[in-house]
Amino acid sequence: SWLKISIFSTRSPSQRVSWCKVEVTVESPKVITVLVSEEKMVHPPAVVTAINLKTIVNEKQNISEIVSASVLCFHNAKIDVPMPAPERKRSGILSHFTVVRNPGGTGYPIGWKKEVADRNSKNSCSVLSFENSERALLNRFFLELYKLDSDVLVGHNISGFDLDVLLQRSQACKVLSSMWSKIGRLKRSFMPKLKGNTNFGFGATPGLMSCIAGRLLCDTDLCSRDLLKKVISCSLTDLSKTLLNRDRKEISPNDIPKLFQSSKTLMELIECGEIDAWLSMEIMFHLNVLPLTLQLTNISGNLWGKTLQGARAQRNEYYLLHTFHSKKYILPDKFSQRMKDIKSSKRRINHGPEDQNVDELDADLALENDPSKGSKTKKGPAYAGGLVLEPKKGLYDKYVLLLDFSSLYPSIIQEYNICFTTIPRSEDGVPRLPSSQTPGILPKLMEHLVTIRKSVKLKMEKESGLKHLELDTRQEALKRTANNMYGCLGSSHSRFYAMPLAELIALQGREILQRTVDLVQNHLNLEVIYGDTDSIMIQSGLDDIEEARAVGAKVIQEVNKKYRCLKIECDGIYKRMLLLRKKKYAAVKLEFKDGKLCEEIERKGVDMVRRDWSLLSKEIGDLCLAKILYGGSCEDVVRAIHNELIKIKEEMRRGQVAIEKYVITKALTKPPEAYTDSKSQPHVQVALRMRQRGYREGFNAKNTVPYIICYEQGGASSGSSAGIADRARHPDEVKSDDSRWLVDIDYYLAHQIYPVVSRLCAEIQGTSPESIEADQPVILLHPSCLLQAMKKDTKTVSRWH
DNA sequence: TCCGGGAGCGC
DNA sequence: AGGCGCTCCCGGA
Repeated sequence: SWLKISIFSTRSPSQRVSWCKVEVTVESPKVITVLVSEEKMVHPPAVVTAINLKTIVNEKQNISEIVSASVLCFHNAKIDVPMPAPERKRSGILSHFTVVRNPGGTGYPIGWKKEVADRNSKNSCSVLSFENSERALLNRFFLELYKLDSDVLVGHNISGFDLDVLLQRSQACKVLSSMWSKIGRLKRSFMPKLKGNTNFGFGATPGLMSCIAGRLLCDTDLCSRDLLKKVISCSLTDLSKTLLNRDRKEISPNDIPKLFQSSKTLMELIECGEIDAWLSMEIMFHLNVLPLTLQLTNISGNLWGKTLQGARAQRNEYYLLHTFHSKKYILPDKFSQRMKDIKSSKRRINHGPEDQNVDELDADLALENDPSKGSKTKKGPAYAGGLVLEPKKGLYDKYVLLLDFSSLYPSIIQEYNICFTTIPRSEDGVPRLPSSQTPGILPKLMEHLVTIRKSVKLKMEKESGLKHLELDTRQEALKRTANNMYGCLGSSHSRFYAMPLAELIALQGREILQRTVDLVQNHLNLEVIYGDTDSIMIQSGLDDIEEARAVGAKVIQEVNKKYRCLKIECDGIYKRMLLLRKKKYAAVKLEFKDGKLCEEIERKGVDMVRRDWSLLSKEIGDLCLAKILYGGSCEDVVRAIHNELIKIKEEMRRGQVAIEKYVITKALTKPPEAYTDSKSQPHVQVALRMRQRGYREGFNAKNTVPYIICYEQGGASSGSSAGIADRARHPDEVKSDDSRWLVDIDYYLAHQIYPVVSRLCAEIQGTSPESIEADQPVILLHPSCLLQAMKKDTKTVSRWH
């Protein structure tokens, strides 16, 4: 939004505290008003700059030193609407710059000076420069950054790496504060504490964030992890491939010194930095990060910069603060856990334990510190959550109806008027539902969100192009805000922590689901085969889709007439469905899109959707699934699967399977050194070894680590005598030394393929009793037989190229 | 064999 | 610094 500042005084250049072009002083915040957005008012274009550093590792001190720094600047980005690639190309103004220095200090390759001069003259401005020290590089870099005056800094893992390195090196190289503080908009004299323990060893510390005051930070690594939950790896290389379909060249820090030997290779290094900056910016635009976070921020009234860093809980907090404040409520102060401890002990000393207030406070504290309640330690759940029905496992080949309550928890808050203002604080147990009919703040706020979202969606349908995209972003943000509320009520760190409310909401959810099941089974005489939290699946027993839809419509009608706000809907119809376990199923789903019936395979929870299985097992799993879901008779399916297994086994033995397919991926939840049981975790072992070899990027907390289970040729620890973790190798290790490390095919057969296939097939035989008579196929898929097919084989060993 | 700790899902 | 429910795998008692 635009701000209107009515009374202000300007400052002389010498008095300025910032690097901004204009600086004014106001007497009171009251002279600043937010202008109500009007249709014609356009948002100012933003200057977005992507940053990428290339670094080498100083082994002695175990730190990263900068050899090259690239910036790529997009001068007129729109912040309110998505900018698809064609739009960016049409209206974009791009500029780029790289500064480089030779880490060996041995000068530059022959012809380099001319090469640089040619480049600069060709672009008719300075796009490339070289310096003789890291300090000079940093000075030049900050100067270029200052000239751009960016609103947004973008980078892949910029908050965890580039920003930290820039400031650490500035400190180490004694770069003047008048230079390094140009990375932000505020003039600084002293470097803040860069290291802090408030960020869990991850992301930018408060000190770092204070350095870029006045600019927004968009870390595409963090953003993509937040927005793309299902993506296997959020490394720049993998995202470039999945999102942009571009191959990225990776350069290991160890190889960088070599690249300074010729002009050609040095230019490649520089281009790599510029391309990385570009990729990061492309990912930002692709994910629509700026418009989405802007919308979320406009709804909640928190800081945009915080939204960019995730901060879901804070968004919720600010939204509630604004709402309660506007209704003239006074809210309690927020205390950190530490503050609570201090206050509590002080009061105890001052007033003695008999003080009633203290008892209350202590009770709160005791509740939070009690591990059995799980509020503080992440041990166990603090209260009961959603209801999951026991699945009636099997393969269903008649239409199955999938019904679910839309936005169950937000609707429950409205339906039962659940709020801080309607439910009295009670000592223990789940509180009772309020009898009051006067809507509380929370229900009203939910209704408000629903109403706005409806109107936005309505408006959206009438618009097209960019306006349509903007409104779509907004309605998505409104939904997220509503769904966020329940989770934050149950979070002990939240300012509005209210476990009794969260507990009550969840309890209502369980009862609603159970009531729905009872209604469907007992009164409508239909069979519910599964359900989870807010959904039920009904076996229609029908072959005709129109009849099935009619049954669905009837159920929806019967359920919905029992509620005021709650609404059950048909989310789809399954033509064929394999129900394996709780939270694990797959189906051929039918959906109506633009009036046309679409068919697609939906997979939930099965091994193939998990990142901790190799591509090999996932592909075989999908193959089997397709046979099961599209296949004909039971014996045909079983035989087809069996043949596939034999085929793939032969291909593996012959070395015809690409090595990439053996890669297993696991995420580090903490820095690799922090694991106490590292010796039993393959990915941790791999990360530790790679870090020791100088690879820093990609082996930190929250990174995903790829590995292959191998055995060492001629090694003493043959086969399974060594632990799995010891035999895990990074794909690069296997590729670079393929005579030493061989893929352990037996491991993959027994531990990657067999379990996946056998789980998928477990229900096949039981489902169609009539086909059991043809006992041959059943034998083929019997576990012992599968194992036979997978495991026992001639002990041939193949090499991988 | 049983039991727990982590991953990583579903909702 | 959102919640709980539910497989799975693995290692150790």
